[in-house]
Amino acid sequence: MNFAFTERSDCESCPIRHRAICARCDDAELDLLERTKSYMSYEAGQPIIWRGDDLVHVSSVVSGIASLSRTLEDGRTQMVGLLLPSDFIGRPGREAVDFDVTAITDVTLCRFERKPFERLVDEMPHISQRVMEMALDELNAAREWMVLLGRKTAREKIATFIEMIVRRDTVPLHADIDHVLPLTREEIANFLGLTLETVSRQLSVMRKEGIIAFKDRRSFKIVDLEALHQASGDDGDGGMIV
Amino acid sequence: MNFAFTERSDCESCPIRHRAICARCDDAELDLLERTKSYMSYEAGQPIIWRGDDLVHVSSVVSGIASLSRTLEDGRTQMVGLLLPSDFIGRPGREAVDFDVTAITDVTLCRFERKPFERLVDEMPHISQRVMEMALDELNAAREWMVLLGRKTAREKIATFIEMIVRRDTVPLHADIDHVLPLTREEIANFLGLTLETVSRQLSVMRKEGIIAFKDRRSFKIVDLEALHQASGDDGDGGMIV
DNA sequence: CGCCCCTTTTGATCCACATCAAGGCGCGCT
DNA sequence: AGCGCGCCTTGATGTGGATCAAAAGGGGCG
Repeated sequence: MNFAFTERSDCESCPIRHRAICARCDDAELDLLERTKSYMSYEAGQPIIWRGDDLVHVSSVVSGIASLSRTLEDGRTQMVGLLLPSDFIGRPGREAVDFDVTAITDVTLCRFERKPFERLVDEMPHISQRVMEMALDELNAAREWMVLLGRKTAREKIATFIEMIVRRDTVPLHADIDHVLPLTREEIANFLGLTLETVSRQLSVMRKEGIIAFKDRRSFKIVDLEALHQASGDDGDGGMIV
Repeated sequence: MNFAFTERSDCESCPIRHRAICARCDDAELDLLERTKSYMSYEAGQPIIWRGDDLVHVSSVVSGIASLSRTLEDGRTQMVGLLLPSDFIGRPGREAVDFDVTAITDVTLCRFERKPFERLVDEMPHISQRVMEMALDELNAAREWMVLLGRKTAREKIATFIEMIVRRDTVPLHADIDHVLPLTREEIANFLGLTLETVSRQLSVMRKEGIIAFKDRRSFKIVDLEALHQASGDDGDGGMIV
């Protein structure tokens, strides 16, 4: 947000320079990308691409948050991913998008036309390596989320979600920071496979139990990190039951 | 299955030659792979790798079916993927596995030691291209499954699952073929985020409704393909509501 | 053939979460 | 200040699927 998006912004000073698909690129490669990129912004709530749309551009999220979701005929919606700065939208070698992409906050994308981009990818292993790495990470995250959707209780889902948020913006390890829910209750519900009422109720329960404390509807602190983790159902990592 | 797994089987005659990670390799590249590969077999029910295990080998499923799953401390299990012939196990650039891999039927793998394999991948774009493509396909499938787990009813889940099975072994378009459920009721339940009782009940319902007909517990025919698709909840593809 | 074991079906009951419904709070706009 | 509108909370009720329980196929094996 505190990054000036002039049409010809320098990749060097880009906030996602070291995490996005260009992370491994050297200066020469960056030049090539810089020549074909363009920025595009969307206001909160705006659709970015609809399922089935022609995939004219592929892009990286530079700032803001977008969602990847699917809506069934009768309106039931499931979010299948959150797109944060450095995340990639679109896939090389595919003509259309399979999910809806929507701006949740104001969003700025760094875009490339797909066709020329595909050629670049073929020529620049530094990009394809990074795209593959990111795809594999996403795949892992998606599978982790499948466990949540298929087997966790409402309470566990909420706890896991909050832990995710907290882990995201915890740079200095578990300091007593204020965190912000980037989503409305309804969006959280669509992310967790719940209703907004259940989300609200479970948040209230955890507040009353003294696990979290809200400053307002969106921002909160962790009061009892241990209890939060306990509630998430994630443990038994390595098993260690002998 | 009708493929002789001598230690030095010829890649040329391999049943997954044109779909696995080696799909795009030329003869020279195939030679290189052939030199380092080895076969490994597992009996139905045997674990192949446990979550957290050192990822010594990466492999492709040559024959049989394996599952990728996660079990929570209290025993709740969610399958996050089915591994069919040509599917890949393990990921380059990661030390450990994040899910349990289990042989569902007898399984034969074509294995490579991870370290040397990673070097190969770096040198052979034909492999990394294919690995990326397969990872992106998996990612799409995983997200599709997230919609099922998060938002579909038991009936829709079952219908979607059966459609998947049918689509798998339908080469001649919707002929009146016998299909086989490759999983027990419990495994289906773990795949769909249900209990085995619910799976059994929903299958009974669809049988009574004349949508499917069972020859025995595992093999069945589709009686009413249209109704099956109707029940899956998958539609509104392009939307077209104007 | 008969027994045991495992998978599956079916029935009865329960409960977590959905659904339906009614306010409450904060914010922008006039 | 007062109003309207989104978002959120909380309460009352309903229900789909889980859980508990029992019995019905098979299939392998002595």
